[in-house]
Amino acid sequence: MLTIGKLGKAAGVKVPTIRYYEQIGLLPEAERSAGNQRLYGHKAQERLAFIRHARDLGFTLEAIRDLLSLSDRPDQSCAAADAIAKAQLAEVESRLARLTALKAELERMVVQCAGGSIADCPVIEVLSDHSLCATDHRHPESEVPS
Amino acid sequence: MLTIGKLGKAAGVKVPTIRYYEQIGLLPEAERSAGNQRLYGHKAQERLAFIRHARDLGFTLEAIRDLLSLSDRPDQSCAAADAIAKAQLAEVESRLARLTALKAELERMVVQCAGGSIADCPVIEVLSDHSLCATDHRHPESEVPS
DNA sequence: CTTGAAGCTATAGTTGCTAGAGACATTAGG
DNA sequence: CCTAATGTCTCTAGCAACTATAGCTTCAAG
Ligand SMILES: [Zn+2]
Ligand SMILES: [Zn+2]
Ligand SMILES: [Zn+2]
Ligand SMILES: [Zn+2]
Repeated sequence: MLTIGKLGKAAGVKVPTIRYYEQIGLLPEAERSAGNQRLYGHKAQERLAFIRHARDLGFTLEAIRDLLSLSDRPDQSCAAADAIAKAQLAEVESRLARLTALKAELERMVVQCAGGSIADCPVIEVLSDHSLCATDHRHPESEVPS
Repeated sequence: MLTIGKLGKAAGVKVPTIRYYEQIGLLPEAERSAGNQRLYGHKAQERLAFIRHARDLGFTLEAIRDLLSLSDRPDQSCAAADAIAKAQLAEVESRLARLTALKAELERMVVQCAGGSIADCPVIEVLSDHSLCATDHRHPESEVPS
């Protein structure tokens, strides 16, 4: 049995984050020692590692909640899990597209600046006027159907 | 003089957002009509367009605050503004790198799944065990959706 | 036995908005 | 001119996903 600190170190998750996950029901309530401290076994360790890895891959806590409850029913079809992963891939691809456009505009800005005064700085100029941009980088309203 | 609604439409910013910007001091307190409604002139319109564009390029409100106060002193050197833009470019590049790795892992996951049961699903398997990943996509920093 | 690290609960703060309630102002139609 | 429909006002609370603080208690090492 691990204390919360050891568990956190083992999984690469900060202690308050573990307590937060318990609070929102992503982790079950931990067993307690005689002195009321949380104790974790192997199962909790695996569950936390799963959460951590999914967070690292950009899944939201809501998606992780669904993935966890799916993984608790191993004999069912994995279609729902795959759909969540595909939605996450689509989300990542759309962010990637947007960031690529942003990078291009920011590069244009900083390259054009010759280091003069603010009045002539292309950085300030471009920020004041989107029509000076080469691409349409504006924030799209993203929606994810369920 | 524009009312807050017209200004919002003109700049592509929602009304509560404009009030929020005023509240945090990013926009100056607006003039008021006889009936206590906010009224905006050309200068406010430009300032809001600047903010909107910088937000679209991913700058934080803190960075925008600095950029705005720099642009109010046109005869000074633009070095500070350029530094902010360069930092933003670096931030975007680092997010881009991370998202590229994420995309690769997510693609591997969804491609490998043949559509069986959860017990054999590569999606769940990979999420349970980072050593099945091809890249080291982990990064304790900066998972901020833009 | 004492000290310092680690744990506990509870609350509030972060970023950049967005949503609601309930009241007042303005505008268009009849 | 009256009314109904918007628009605007202030204020408060909520969203994700934590992080930080305060003021305790418990545990492990020396
Ligand atoms: Zn410059
Ligand atoms: Zn632009
Ligand atoms: Zn599958
Ligand atoms: Zn991995």
